[in-house]
This record gives sequence, structure tokens and C-alpha cells, in this order.
Amino acid sequence: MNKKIDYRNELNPAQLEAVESIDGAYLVIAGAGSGKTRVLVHRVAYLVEKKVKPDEILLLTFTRRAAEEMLRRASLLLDERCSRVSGGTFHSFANATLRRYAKVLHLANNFSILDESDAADTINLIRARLGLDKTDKRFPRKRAILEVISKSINKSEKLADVLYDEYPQFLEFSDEIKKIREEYRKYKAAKSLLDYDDLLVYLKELLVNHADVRLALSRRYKYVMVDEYQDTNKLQAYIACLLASEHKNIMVVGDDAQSIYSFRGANFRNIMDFPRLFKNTRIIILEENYRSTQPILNLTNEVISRAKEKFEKNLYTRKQGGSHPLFIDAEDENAQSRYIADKILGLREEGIELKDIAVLFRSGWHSNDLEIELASRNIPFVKYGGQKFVEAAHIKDVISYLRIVYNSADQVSWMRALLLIPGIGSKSAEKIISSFSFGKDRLHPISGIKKEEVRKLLDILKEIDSASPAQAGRDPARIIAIILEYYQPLLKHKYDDFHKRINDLDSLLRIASRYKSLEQFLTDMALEPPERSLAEAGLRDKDDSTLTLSTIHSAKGLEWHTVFLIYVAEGHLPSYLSLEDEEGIEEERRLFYVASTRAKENLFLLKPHIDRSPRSFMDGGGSVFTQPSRFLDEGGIMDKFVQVEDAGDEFAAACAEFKEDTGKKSASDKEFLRMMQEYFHGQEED
DNA sequence: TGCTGTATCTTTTTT
DNA sequence: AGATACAGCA
Repeated sequence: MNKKIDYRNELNPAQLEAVESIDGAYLVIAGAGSGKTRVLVHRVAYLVEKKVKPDEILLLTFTRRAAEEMLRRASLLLDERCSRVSGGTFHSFANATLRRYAKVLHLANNFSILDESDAADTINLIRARLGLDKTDKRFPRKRAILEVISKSINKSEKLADVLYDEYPQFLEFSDEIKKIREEYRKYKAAKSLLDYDDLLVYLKELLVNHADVRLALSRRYKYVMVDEYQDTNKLQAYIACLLASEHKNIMVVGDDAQSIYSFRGANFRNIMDFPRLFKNTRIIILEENYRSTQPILNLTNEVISRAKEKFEKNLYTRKQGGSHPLFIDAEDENAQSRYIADKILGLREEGIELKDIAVLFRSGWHSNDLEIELASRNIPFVKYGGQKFVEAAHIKDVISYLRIVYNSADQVSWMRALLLIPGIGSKSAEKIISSFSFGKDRLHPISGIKKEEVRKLLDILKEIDSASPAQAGRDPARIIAIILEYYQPLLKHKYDDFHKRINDLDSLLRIASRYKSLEQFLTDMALEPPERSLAEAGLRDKDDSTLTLSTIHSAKGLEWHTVFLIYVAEGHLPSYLSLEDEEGIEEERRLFYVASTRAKENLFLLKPHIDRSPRSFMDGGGSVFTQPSRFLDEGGIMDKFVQVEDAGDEFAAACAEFKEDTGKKSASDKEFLRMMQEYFHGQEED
């Protein structure tokens, strides 16, 4: 029973055009909150209605969250056919495709995926093997080396150019880094290991060098759609275009003003250049904003209008009323946290649910104090972004055993597993590893291993091998259960705080029990790891509504009724690390823009006046008075928000800062006064 | 060779 | 504050 969708009524003319355009190349420039997701969702439904098979539609999105949300909404709109659309992130799509076509590239299809720290460790190993660990001059650290190599791949630039442009301090090591890159490449190839970049590189090669595969994929995916195109890098853009090269049915959607991934090689010029690749590209611009109130838009428009380079857009809304964004210069970090917690409780009284509220920040640790405050007040929350659950050392330990089970040639995991055994360091571990001879998918330990502990490890692995058939479809939870028996003593030996970590292992087991196949489990842990959830306060299921804490990066594409943006201070947003060049600051500006455009009704900007954060020791140590973010301090912008003085004694000053929003004064006036009252009332308790 | 204690540096965002 | 590199000891 198909629902009849009334596209004409549900969409504005520009949106409708995008939805009803089927064949050909389209570039949709979609300002923040302009209904971009709505367009994609409707377009999926429209295509399906036009008898395009769902799996012939390829939807490449930036995060899995975005993909799921989109397919969920499309299914709601039409029917469950929409949930069978192909797609995911570039990396997950690459993974799936490469496993299918592994043979063509002479690649084992049980390759393992190295995450960033695995890759960095491998780099270090190779550096040592090359004898580059004993240099007299200071050599770049493993992360830095990896960063350089990765950037050169993602930006499709020569290593030397990347060094010259971004890491001039490493120029003198140019030859050594190249050597490491070469050895690293060989090492991975020999051991069936792929890092994140390899996924893209191999996919690109597959598409470029194998016309038959490219054709097959083109037939399979007749309509290609790419979301958040401004955040793709050269390699990804190339892949998208290659996929569409046969039929040229491609729609890319993005907003140059929201490009925030240049550190990963993203280049918003991809958007500008798209029409050059596809000759008859039709450009559709969505400018009407359906998300935020006018006062919020006034602020965000003002901030982005100062960007150096952009498509001219001016977002407007028909939404009436709304209150001014508030700027609160809280006394210190904890005052900032308390303000938010108070306000959240107040909003909840008014019927705003926790799930409609978010606190956003530039970097993961910005929310540390807030997390403690929220926990003490029993406000349940989930944190997105920042350090991931699977990056914790003990989780990586356990996963390394699983990776060995899956791909016994995975030497990176072998190394990790062996180093956990007391008495075995890197030398012995290397010796042991080279004494193995690696068969096709089973390991053959060679005699002469004396260490009883190593035996034990091998026995456990053998036990797993015999307990479950070597074929795919192994049950990851069962394997973990066996491994934990073995691992627990090692855990206690290695970490003083093991009792905290043991809980995490339970979580891992719980997560694993949702998977039927080891391969899928390992892939997801590498490519789409579960977010670190601190909401274990137990209040989770009570009303099933949780507050969102998120880095700005992870908040992309989402929206909330009320948004708090914290640490809106110089050195934090913009981050002091990006102050060196103009491009860096421009990206911070876009970050500010992305963050503040997430708000539908209320936007609170906060900063602690006294900065005792760990990084303040950089400039002088101890505590430092913060300056408001430069994005709030540019001429003419002050009247786009209301500044609330935290000093408590300055009611008059705060009032003086208040400038009326022309037009709809009654609503915002009342709102403002209420805020003020609440605010100063709150102050008395301090 | 491995372990432990100390000196040193760096510190963002994500697949 | 935390990670990493390094030096010295067992």
C-alpha cells in the first residue's frame, strides 16, 4: 500500500526541482537548515516510485548516523523499500567493494583494517627497522609522520609539496619519510593490512584500472548521490565521479560555508569545480531556512558574511519571532556548567525534552567539567565525538586477539598481543612473529618457543579455531568470552585501574553480541565504532530522552530546539592551533557557523571567564582570563546577540548591551526579561 | 632484553 | 595532564 506523496505541497520550488531531476548531473548548494536532508529523502522516495530499484541508488554520506537517519525518514515517507538503498560512508563503501573485488587487485579478502593508532605503531616499527630511530636530530614522531603521508594521499599532492606547505620543519627528513612510506606500503601489502587511506586508494585504483569493474559498478549503481560534498577530499570526489562516469547520473549536495574537514584533506573547491567535471551540471541553490528563527540567522549570517571566500547566500526564514542568542561570560568553567545544567532543568519544566537539547564544543575535553556536573544532577546524556570507546588500550588489546583469529597474518595485532605477555618486549615479539610461518588462513607455530605464556596464547587461539568453524559467520561474542578468560590476568597486571576497565570489557561483549559475523564486527569497530557513551547513569531508559553532548564536527547535519555552545573564547574556538594561517581561522569560522546554525529556537553562547583548562599552561601557566571568540567581537556583530554579564553586579551594563531585534519585539522582549530574571536569580545562589 | 623512572614535548576535529 | 622518548638498572 503505497502512500501518495504530494511533492508539490511538501517542497518549495527549488527543492522540488532537485527532487524531480533524475538523469544527469546536479549540484545542490544547500545552506544550513535549508532542507537538504528533506530533499535527499524525497528524492530517494521519488526514484523508488519511478521504479528505480533501491539497491541501484548509491547514497554516500559522511557518517553512518546521517545515512541511517536518511533511510529511516525515506522509509517513513514511502515504504520500507527505501531502506534497501545502497551506501554508507566512503570508507565503508570502499571496504565492502574491495572485499567483493579483492581478487582483481590481488588482495586477500580477509584483509584487516588498521585504525590510526595501529597505523602509527606500524610506522614506528618500520622506522626502527630502518634504523631511523637513532638519529641525532629530532625526528618527527610517529603520528606526525603518518599525518604527512596521509595528507599527501588525501590531497593527491606530492609528499614534498605537503612538507613544504604544511610541515616545513620536517623538510630535512624528506628522504627518510619517503623511505618509511615505501616500506610501510610494502609491509601492509605483504600482511593484508589496509589503513583508512588504503581503502580509498585501492578503490580508486580498482575503478581506474579495471574498466570492467567500473562498468559493472555503474550498472549496479545507476544513480549516485553524495551528501556533504564540501567535506570530500580529492580522492573521494574522484571516486564519486568515477562511479558516475558511465551514466553521469550524479547529484552532489553540500554547502561551502560548512566545510570543516580540511585537516583530513577535504577541499571545498570540490564543490566549485564539480560543474567542470560534468559538463551539463545543473546548479540548484536552496536558500530558504526552515530551521532557525530570524534572530539566530541574523547572527550566523553575519558571522559567515565575513568569510573570505564563499558562494553568496543569504539565508532567510519565514519563522516568526524567536529570542536573541545569549552570550554568557560565566565566571569559570564550573559556573558555565552550572548555568547549563540549571537552564536545562528549567527547559525541561517547560516541556522541552532532553533529546531536543545539545551542548556543542570545539574539542572533546571541553565537556569534561560539564559531564561531572550533569552526572551529579542525574541528567542523562550521550557524548559524541572525542576519544572513542574502541581507542582505549584495553579494548584495543581484546580486539587484537580477534583480529588475529580473523586474519592470522595481521602482524600488527600479533605484536600487540605478544607485548602484553610479561617478559616479552619488542625484540622477542619480533623474533616470535618471524618464527611463525603463515599459511593461508591458519597459523603454524614453529617449534622452539619456550615461553609458557606464549604457548598459552597459542592454545587459546587454537581452542577458538576448533570451537568455531574457520568459515565466516563466527560468533564474535563467543570468541570474546574465551579470550577474556585469558586476558583478565594480563589486564590486572598491566593496568592499575583495571577494575574500571573491566566494565568496558563487559560493554564490548554486549556490543559484540549484536553481531553474527566476526568480519562485520571487526569492520564496524574500525570504520563505524560505537560512540563512547557515558550515559550509563542508569537513567537511560527512564524516559528514554537523553541530552546530547557533541563536538561540532560530530554535530554536522543535526539540529536541536536549544543549543549551548561552550568555550566560545579565543584559543578555544578558534582553537589556538589554527591561528597561524588565515585558512585555519577561516575553517574555525565555518565551525562556529556550523555549530550555531544547529539551533532552532534557542542559542546560548558561553565561555568561562577564567580559564584553568589544561592548555592554559601554554601561555603563562595557571589561570588566564579569556577573551571572547573573535567571531563575536567583529564590528557590528555585537547587536546580533545579547551579552549577559556574569559579574552579577552589572545588571545595568547587561541591559545596556541589549539591543532590540527590530520587528518582533514583544516576544523577544518577554523572553529576554525572563532570561535575565532567571539568570540573576541563579547568581544569588553562588 | 625488558622494565621502570624521569625528562620532554605536545595538546583539535574523524574515517 | 598525558603520551612518548630516553637513560639506567636488573
